[in-house]
Amino acid sequence: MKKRTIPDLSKKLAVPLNAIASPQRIAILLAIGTGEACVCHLETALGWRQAYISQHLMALRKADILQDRREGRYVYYRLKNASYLDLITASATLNGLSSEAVSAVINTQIYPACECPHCAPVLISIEGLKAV
Amino acid sequence: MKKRTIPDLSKKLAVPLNAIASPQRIAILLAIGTGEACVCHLETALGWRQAYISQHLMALRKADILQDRREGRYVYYRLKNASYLDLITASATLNGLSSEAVSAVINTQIYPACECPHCAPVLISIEGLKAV
DNA sequence: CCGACATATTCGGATATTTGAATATGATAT
DNA sequence: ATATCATATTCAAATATCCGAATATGTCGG
Repeated sequence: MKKRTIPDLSKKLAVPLNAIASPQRIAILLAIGTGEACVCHLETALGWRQAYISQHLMALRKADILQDRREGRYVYYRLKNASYLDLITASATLNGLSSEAVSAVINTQIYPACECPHCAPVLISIEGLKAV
Repeated sequence: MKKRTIPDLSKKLAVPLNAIASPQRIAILLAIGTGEACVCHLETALGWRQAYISQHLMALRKADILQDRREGRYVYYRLKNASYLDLITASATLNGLSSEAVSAVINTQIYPACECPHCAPVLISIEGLKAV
């Protein structure tokens, strides 16, 4: 095994932690959860401006935490490794919060106000039925 | 259970992560490990100036991650919760490093060059024997 | 090609963090 | 009381991060 000094190793270890350790980026990771989310879904879920969200998504992409997949006009984001959510849950526990408090928000939810392809398909098919 | 928005919860979750997410503070936590370390030990272990280490120790104390215990002239630091090390190990795994790479440095070691009460007592007793 | 929509990027000022230098505090021995 | 050693704190300059505004890119329908 390669010999490493503590400061040397720590520099590497800090990279993913640093990318995650911001309220905004944790919020994004939770909103994506174990599923997938497009930017417009995150806009609804978090209530932030699009450009602002994109900036943080860019940071998470650069840190190799998120992967993106384009589908038509939409870009869907997904965690490269679901264990990032465990890291966040562990942080919750260390903060005196229950892991349930995290899992309660962790999954991608459907927002009535959101018209993204994940939230809105039901409404669209009702429109389709009316047309028949 | 209290209802929480994701941004709201995330703000809390970021606090401990933020306190840890720096190469210097990770290094300190690893050097302390599951045991105890005085500042002079950390000076040897990490090769940094005393005042610099103290500054980071102060940050970790304020974040409620470390506790200190004075014994004469020495102040010994200890993790309030060993799970912080698990968090660091988890980050290593997510970074493609083996958890062994972390555990290899995680325990408080004895440094021949260190004269702190934890590293030097053996040398002192040899000196004592010579005197007899 | 054009317009509309989803998303990305760039830029810059405000704000926060980092880190070296100087200095302060607290404990022990003489 | 003073010197010395271990540690803590303060300050300020350099540097990095945050975040709003403006703008660019990429995709689709017409």
